[in-house]
Amino acid sequence: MSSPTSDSPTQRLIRVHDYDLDATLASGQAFGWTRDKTGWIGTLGNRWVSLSASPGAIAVRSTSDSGDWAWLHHYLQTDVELQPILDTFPKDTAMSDSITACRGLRLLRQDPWECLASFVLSSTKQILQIQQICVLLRERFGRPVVVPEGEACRNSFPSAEAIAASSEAELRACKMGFRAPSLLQAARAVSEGRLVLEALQGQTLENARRSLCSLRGVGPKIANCVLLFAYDFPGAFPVDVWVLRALRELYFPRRRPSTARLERFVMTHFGPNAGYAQQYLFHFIRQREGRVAKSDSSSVTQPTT
DNA sequence: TCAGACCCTCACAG
DNA sequence: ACTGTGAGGGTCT
Repeated sequence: MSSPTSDSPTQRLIRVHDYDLDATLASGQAFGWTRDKTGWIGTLGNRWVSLSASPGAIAVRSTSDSGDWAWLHHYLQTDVELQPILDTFPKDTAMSDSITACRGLRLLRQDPWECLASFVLSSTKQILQIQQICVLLRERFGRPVVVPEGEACRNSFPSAEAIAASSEAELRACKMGFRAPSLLQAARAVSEGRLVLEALQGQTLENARRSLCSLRGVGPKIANCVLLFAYDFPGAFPVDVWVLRALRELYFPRRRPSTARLERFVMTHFGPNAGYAQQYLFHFIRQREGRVAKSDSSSVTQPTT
């Protein structure tokens, strides 16, 4: 299969402040980026994009030909000032340790459908496995994007329509197991207009979450991930096993709080940007447990002694 | 509230 | 190297 190519990608330098691109793209909120020697390669919509961090800036290469880069600023949220958000975090040792460890960690603003589909696939899966499933989905149901000469061909993330037109067996062949019927139903709901993803932003957090949770395979955790990573719902607070571990260890070391108690605690303790705080906690505890993928130089195979 | 089931893959013992 | 075992960013019943 041949893919369209363009010989001269456009380039751009985005000035940023307090922005750790590597931590952000590796923090498990988006699953479509792959590392190469200099940075990250992925697609946004039907555009091929390469990003790499440099001091005070993000270097971009893309096949987008218009001079308008608003789509990329929006995705990366580069116009968001980080410090005012950090200032709203609770002043406790857990959060200040997290801030120290994760300085520059950001929330992206992803495409709602891609985000929903990815997180439907995430249940009891490791990040690496979710990435692998997404690669297969792109290969089999996505469409080739224009790629600079010399770069490997790459597909866009498949639309809800493309997934809806597939069969459960085809989806299972992408190694997603029991998540296949859930993804298929979500794709049908979206493509048939029973779930209007664009309408969620106008709703309250509770109603938007209820809409998402009506989908099979989408519970509170996944719904909160979608609302936090693809929309402007800064109060959405996904609690997964890692965050649960962090909360218990850092805030309730002696007792074992019930789910309801914990829920009340996160709603009141973390403030208006609770979701942002959650991402810092998540990244902090994973980093401490050594679960964050290091950049290629340090992840080369260690010699066995 | 509470396990157990659900698919499948990788890491990690032996 | 090769095979067996367990658990992995949940959700549903």
